[in-house]
Amino acid sequence: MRDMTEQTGGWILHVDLDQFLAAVELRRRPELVGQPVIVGGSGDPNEPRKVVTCASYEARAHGVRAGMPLRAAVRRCPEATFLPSDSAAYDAASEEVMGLLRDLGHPVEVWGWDEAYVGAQVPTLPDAIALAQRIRAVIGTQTGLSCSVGISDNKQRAKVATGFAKPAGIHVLTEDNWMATMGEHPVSHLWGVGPKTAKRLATMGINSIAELAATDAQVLTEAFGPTTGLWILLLAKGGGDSTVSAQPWIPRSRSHVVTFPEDLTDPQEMARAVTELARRTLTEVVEQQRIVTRVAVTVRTKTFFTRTKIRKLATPGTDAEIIVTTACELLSLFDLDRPVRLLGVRLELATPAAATGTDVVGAGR
DNA sequence: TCTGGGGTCCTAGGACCC
DNA sequence: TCTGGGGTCCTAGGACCC
Repeated sequence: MRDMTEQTGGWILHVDLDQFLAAVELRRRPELVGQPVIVGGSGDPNEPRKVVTCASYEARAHGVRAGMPLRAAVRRCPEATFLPSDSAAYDAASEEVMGLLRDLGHPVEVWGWDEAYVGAQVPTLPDAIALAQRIRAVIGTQTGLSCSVGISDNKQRAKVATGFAKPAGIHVLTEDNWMATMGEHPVSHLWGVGPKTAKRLATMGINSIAELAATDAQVLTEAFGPTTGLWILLLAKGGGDSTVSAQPWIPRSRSHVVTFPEDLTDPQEMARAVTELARRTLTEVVEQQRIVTRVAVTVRTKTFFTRTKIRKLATPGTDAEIIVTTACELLSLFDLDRPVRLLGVRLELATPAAATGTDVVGAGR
């Protein structure tokens, strides 16, 4: 009998919901379909220090992107409808979709609100494509949401394939067409190679994925360390992690940050903010029946200079007094004579006692 | 138009012990 | 007293992703 919770090898489908947050909003506001919609902040485009969380395709056509300040978005697209972010609605819609995916009987590894990997337990590529078509049809008819599906034999390549599938399509990337498709693309198009790594590679004369794939392993391990060096080489060759696990994800940490509408200058106000963040975060940790091992405090000043201090608790626990005091002590280790725009508290969590049964095996990173 | 919020993982280097 | 090296724990910082 096949194990429906886990898979190594076979076809992997990467399912990615199209313009997810905007799509959830459009579903309950059908009169806005076809118009630019921008989700973020409280829905007021003039709110300072708030950014776009998701822009509909019509808004993207005006150059609006996730992460862009709302005030910039309204300049680019003044006719857009601005909507507040409604995380409860997105949680519910995401659960709907993930539930439908699980009902198909293959292992589903959820990656955030709007993405999942499905370990397609089917023998041939045409079967995998048929499954992708079925997924698109089921999600579309049952939820009214559109998704795109990338197909490959590992997660990273399937994820890249989805980029070609979007919007509302299916795309297959395999060993056979990987280098022909991606060889001339910049290394930054690999999932896991960001701007910094791309820049360092450029100084080494490596710009394209084909060039990275042809680089000597030792050159990369000397520059990036043994793990990262070999990993980006594998990615360039089209390789990746081929494990799909349906085991629920166990978070390693829980955090909250606040960016203040106006910079804080009073250390007592900062301490009050850190106290509130610590209490709120701890409440959630306790709800999840987890134990705190380390407390971290982040400070970002007016100039965007950002630093974190972290301390291990003498004994892991959930005592509010200890955790708040630790957070405030960490805060006091910073020079607080510069205006502060952001404060954050992160609680790192103990690994729960190992559950019975098998754990993830396979070619994970 | 100054730059959100929530995460994960890797590496480097100091301290300390044997 | 000097020297070498290995191993572990801890914090800081960087990088990346959605």
